[in-house]
Amino acid sequence: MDISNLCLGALNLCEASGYEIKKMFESSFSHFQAVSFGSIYPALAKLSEQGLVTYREETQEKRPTKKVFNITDKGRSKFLETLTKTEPAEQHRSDFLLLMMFAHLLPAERLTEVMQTHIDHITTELETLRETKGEYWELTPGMQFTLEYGIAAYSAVLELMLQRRNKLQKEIAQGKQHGGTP
Amino acid sequence: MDISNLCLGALNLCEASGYEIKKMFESSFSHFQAVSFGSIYPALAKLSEQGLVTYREETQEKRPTKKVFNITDKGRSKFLETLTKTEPAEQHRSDFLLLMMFAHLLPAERLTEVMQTHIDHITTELETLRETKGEYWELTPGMQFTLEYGIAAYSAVLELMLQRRNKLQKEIAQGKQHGGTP
DNA sequence: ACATACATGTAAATAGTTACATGATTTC
DNA sequence: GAAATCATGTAACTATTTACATGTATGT
Repeated sequence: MDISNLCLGALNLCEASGYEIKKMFESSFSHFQAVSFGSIYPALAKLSEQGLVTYREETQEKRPTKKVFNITDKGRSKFLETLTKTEPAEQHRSDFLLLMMFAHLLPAERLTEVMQTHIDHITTELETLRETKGEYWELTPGMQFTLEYGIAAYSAVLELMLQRRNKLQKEIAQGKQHGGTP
Repeated sequence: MDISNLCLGALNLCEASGYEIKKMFESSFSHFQAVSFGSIYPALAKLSEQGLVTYREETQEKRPTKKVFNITDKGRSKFLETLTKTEPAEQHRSDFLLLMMFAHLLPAERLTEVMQTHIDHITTELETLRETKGEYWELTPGMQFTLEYGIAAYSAVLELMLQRRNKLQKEIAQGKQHGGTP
């Protein structure tokens, strides 16, 4: 699924501007989907050309004018088709785990710092997920599920990290004393 | 961290061919890092040009000739520098969770299928992670940690899915009966 | 007979990121 | 006075994926 279809999905829930779509994913669904202006605005422009969305310009007091997008029937049926065709693929790339792979090459303070940064990151993400409530868009049961999914995963790895942190550092210190495998 | 540095890291553990580097990540570390031939071979060629790795051609009986790469001192120091500079960033994109967000739009059988596919996928990944042992390359404490990290995360979400599966389907069925929020 | 493992490589296409440009308003 | 929020957009760049090309050996 690309950013175009993500926009269609968001607009299927309720009308919104590009800025609002980005905010929605950034605040509550960033644990499984990144969004940036550089991808969202061109996507909406293309969708508009293809007649899958329409928009009106809404002038606001003391705020810049915004384009409020609405999904069309054509857009809706295209999105439903995408939902039946998309395979539930996963892709995860973690520089944190890549660094951890080579933990034995890191200076002790650097390893501590890397782990602490990640712990802080997960803690923040967990708070965000726990606090998420529906706003102008309604929280569907499926969205609720994705939040719980994120909470389950993050809680588990946070617990692991707090448990294993010291053990790992000791293992590495010992490995360095003995000088590794000959 | 890009594929070039990933290759340097792998070669810092032990000499290997491009094919072997790919196999290593594919089999045991695919839960946080994807690798493909199309990225690995050009990366190794560039590293060789830059003098960060060397290689010898090893002719084999009944197997194609392979290029066995070794990291140079220059490569090693470049990799260590990368390790101190790389930020522990995370990025996850899940078409599974994206589909789940719109679970209420999916036909019941399709939802069941999507969830089952994902459960199967996680189950397979868990088996792989649990079975991973060091081969020609040694399992560092850090690698062991990344395996446990994956096991913790996958176990938690698998449990959640088995628990929540029926509940979610009921919630959606009810939502459809009532006709959503007015 | 067909697929998979072994082994290397290229080239086009894609998709997305990053940085830039602009500008009012509000909060610290 | 600086930074963040609101709001839209472009363009260059980068990294990677996908598909193709080639060929032997082994397993089902």
